[in-house]
Amino acid sequence: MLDALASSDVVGVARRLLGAVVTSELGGDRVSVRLTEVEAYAGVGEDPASHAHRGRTPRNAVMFGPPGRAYLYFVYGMHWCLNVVTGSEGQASAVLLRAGEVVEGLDAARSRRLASRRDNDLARGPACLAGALGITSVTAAAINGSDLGDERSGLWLRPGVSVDLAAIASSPRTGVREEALGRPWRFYVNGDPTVSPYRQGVDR
DNA sequence: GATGCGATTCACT
DNA sequence: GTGAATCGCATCG
Repeated sequence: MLDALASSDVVGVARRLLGAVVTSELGGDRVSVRLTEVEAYAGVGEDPASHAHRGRTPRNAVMFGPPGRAYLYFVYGMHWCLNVVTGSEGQASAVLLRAGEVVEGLDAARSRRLASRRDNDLARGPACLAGALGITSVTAAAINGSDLGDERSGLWLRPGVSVDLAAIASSPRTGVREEALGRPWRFYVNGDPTVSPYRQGVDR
């Protein structure tokens, strides 16, 4: 699994990540999520929608490191998003984990999310996924850059039931504009109830 | 040093 | 369908 992350084909890696399982032991409770929705982001100069597009900064430094690491970032002043670094060191591509199905630790996931949420919504959306896994402003700093192949990190990734290629659908990525429309790099399990609703990017 | 905006979500209309 | 909440980063002066 983690060997596959070293591929320079970030789009192929993204597709293969569907069905993989992310497990967290942050905060003491174990929660696992089977991925149903991801997005691919390429590296420097290749992909205007990527955080790495403008080169290395302190924030995105993890993307430039070795594959298989967790890249966490904070958006909109309140949300965390979890990425898996892919490609060889220096390539700076990554896959954003957008949604999944909670397959272990339902009670812990429920307690971290609004009680009114339905189980299918517990990890539906990138910030929800991170929240269900116990990623907060407290835990994020420790997890950012950690090795997803090592259980001692408290957050790790393992192969799950692979998803049939025929069941994988694609669309443009969420929230990004014109440049990205030619790159339908959002991949999801067609018809799965845990996939987040698609929102198109808007011009401002 | 100041400013604008973003790979979002929830509550409300 | 739309707006509020909220903050770090990149950009510009």
